[in-house]
Amino acid sequence: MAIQVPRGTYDVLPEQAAKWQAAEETIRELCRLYQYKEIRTPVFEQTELFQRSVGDTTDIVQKEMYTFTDRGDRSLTLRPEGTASVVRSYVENKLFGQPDQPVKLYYMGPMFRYERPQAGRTRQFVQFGVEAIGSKHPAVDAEVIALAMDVYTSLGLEKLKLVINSLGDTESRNAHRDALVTHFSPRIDEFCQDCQNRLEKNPLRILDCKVDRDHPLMGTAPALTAYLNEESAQYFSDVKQYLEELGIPYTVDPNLVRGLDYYNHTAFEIMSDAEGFGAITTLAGGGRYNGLVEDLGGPSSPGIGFAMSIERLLLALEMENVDIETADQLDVFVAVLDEDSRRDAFRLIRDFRDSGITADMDYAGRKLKAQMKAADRKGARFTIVLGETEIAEQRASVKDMATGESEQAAFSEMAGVLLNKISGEES
RNA sequence: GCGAUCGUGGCGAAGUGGUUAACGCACCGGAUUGUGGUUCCGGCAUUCGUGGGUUCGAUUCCCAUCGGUCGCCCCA
Repeated sequence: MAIQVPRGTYDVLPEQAAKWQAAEETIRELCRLYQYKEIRTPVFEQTELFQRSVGDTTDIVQKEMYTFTDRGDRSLTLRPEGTASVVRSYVENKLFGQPDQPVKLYYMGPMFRYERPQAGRTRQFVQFGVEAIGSKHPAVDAEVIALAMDVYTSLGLEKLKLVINSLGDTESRNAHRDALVTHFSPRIDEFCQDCQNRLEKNPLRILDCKVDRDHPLMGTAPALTAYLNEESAQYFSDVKQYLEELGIPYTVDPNLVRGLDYYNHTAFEIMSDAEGFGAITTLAGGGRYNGLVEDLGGPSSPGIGFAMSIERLLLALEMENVDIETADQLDVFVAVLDEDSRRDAFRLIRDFRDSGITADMDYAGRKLKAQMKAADRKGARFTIVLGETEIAEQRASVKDMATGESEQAAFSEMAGVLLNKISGEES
């Protein structure tokens, strides 16, 4: 049995890779416009980094990490997300000392989570993410959200839903949490097993339960918004105003909770509304993490960011039937009749390539007819056939595959002739 | 971690407890000694994910295992 890719991983084959490149280009260009600079951090980190930032009680840390011990007995983990690494680097490299704050960073690369693969979820996946660290201005929250939305809209997606919420500061958050526990505790045994676990881990999640949706305690549960202190409420309302300033439509979902411990204040998710999407519709998620930099040994620097999955982005494009530009046209194919002409052909295609013309030839030793077929299949605009006559005269005819017409040209002028034809076509 | 479902050539897809495993697409060759997309002809799975069991005999029945797909949990 041949060796296969590890479970939950996959190969991106050329046809698909072209789409990845197109998406990546759009993303990098938007980051340039927004002035976010790329940062590249290692794919694995000390396990402790994630335990301390993402949180010991989260699903990610409890059951999804690819953790291993290296030969020096160090516990390392393939990164399950990007924020922890970026913040670690911000602290380690003392980026907080840079004159320009907030420091605006973006990253794009593979992340790893040990989970059962399904539609839109794999064990290795690629995330593009952004972090703005060093400012607690609500406009930064809005900018980060705007950038995420821009990625989708500029690639042509329309069926999007932006959901936001405020988790409040630590004080508000804890007050609400306590209120929830007191509310549900007395009758928690009437709830599903998941909710019983949630009471300890993340009581807010109970509100989001589908099983116990109709339980009487649900309707009377304390709302997070009621527990936001004045400062937190003001901050949330400012963020919303900035979003409105940009004309970005959003829905407030008081039950939106993010799965990582470091979030506070603004939390948001962007989901796809496209039909036929699988059970997983979240394209991107993010939020503010004031306090994380401090937790990781830095000064008090507030931050906000998001992460989006490129896989899900591509999936959404597919669901909405959006074709992204992946043009890679073959300009000329050179067919050969014998081994002697192959030498001239070989030199000729080098000339072409030097002139910026995409060129290819037959390496399968096929008959002329089969080579013509191949040229057609590859979508070549022009085909040149080389045989005894052409070698002797050092000239050949250039056949236009669309019209079937051909025109003679000397080898030495061939590249120029082709360039003319190609630029003529494009105008 | 739990559940459902599937696994036949490069791809799609039929099939049956019993000597040659349909068909379509793709591919290769020929009809047409040097010019493509049509047509016709021919070629293309000692083999039905892997291992074991039942049986005189298994691709087809049973078990295990691996993998795909989808869902739950949770997320990107």
